[in-house]
Amino acid sequence: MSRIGLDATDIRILVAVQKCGQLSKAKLAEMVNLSPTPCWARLSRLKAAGLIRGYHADVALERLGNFSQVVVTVSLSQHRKSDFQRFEAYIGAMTEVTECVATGGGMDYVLKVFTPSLRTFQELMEKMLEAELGIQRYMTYIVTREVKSARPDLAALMRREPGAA
Amino acid sequence: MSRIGLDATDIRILVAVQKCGQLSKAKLAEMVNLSPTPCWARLSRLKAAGLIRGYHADVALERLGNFSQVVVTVSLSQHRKSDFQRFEAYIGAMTEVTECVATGGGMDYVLKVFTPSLRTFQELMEKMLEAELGIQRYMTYIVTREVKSARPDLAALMRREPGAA
DNA sequence: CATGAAAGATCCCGATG
DNA sequence: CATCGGGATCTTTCATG
Repeated sequence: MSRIGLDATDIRILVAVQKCGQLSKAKLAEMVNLSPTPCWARLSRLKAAGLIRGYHADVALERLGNFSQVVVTVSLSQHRKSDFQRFEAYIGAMTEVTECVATGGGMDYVLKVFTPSLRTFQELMEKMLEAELGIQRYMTYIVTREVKSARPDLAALMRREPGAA
Repeated sequence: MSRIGLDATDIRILVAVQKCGQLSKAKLAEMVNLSPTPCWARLSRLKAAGLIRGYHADVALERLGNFSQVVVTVSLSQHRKSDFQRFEAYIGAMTEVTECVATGGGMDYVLKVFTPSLRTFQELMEKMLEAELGIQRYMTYIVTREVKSARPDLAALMRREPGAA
């Protein structure tokens, strides 16, 4: 949690583990041009600082079945704090919603829903509407193809962001 | 690439590594109620079958700086195969675009863009329009808050998907 | 699939220059 | 920060039941 200044080496470490989460500490050190010991110390600091939330395998879902993805935009009819909280609590509990962002001051939401089938998706939306979440309007965009899925380019982002936390 | 039948144990392994990518093989075996040896063999099969694309650290970007996320929807003015290909090639080369899906038969795209600032985002969009990609219309949704970010619930998805690949 | 075992690599953490 | 250890742990691959 402590505020620490990140130098170029720290960034390189983050880039490396983001790309290859199972690298051995020795190879990671080699990759960032550092000897193992200080590299390990830095990695520990980064983890302790909460900059590394965890490690996850990237599972090829498309090989597990023909699942349905839908992008849904939602606007609420009222914009009291309690309206947002109620909606977000509901969304937070839906395991099928994998992403949700608030846009334009919280007036609208964009979410991505992952279900076994479109039928399941429809049932989910019906339940959602019955839950009286104050949804004014929603639009669904059925995903027909995944064109791209990548991680943010950390190195590029930091290149023009000198005042890091 | 080979087609293999996945049983409940395989799914448990995938769920486990998806959640904890750095688990030691011993602890993974314990977690899925298997002894280390067959667990290791299964994991190898899953990897060889292309079901595990890789492992990645989840870096807390919001602690690295105040970056800007924007959701962009795009529709193309024409729908020839070459139009899609040109657009997708351009998107594929943009490191700032972290996600892109085609919706409704490829007529529209929804993408997520990650930039150091909104100014950078605007410059990016200008360049994109100058590139003559046949964009008819686009809408931007500036992300003001990340409400949720989760991985698909593999176990739930497979529960009602008996005919797996 | 469980167990046991063994060579090799890795991890974590010291101490030193 | 680099290097050198060293004991504990983990990995990977053998057997065998």
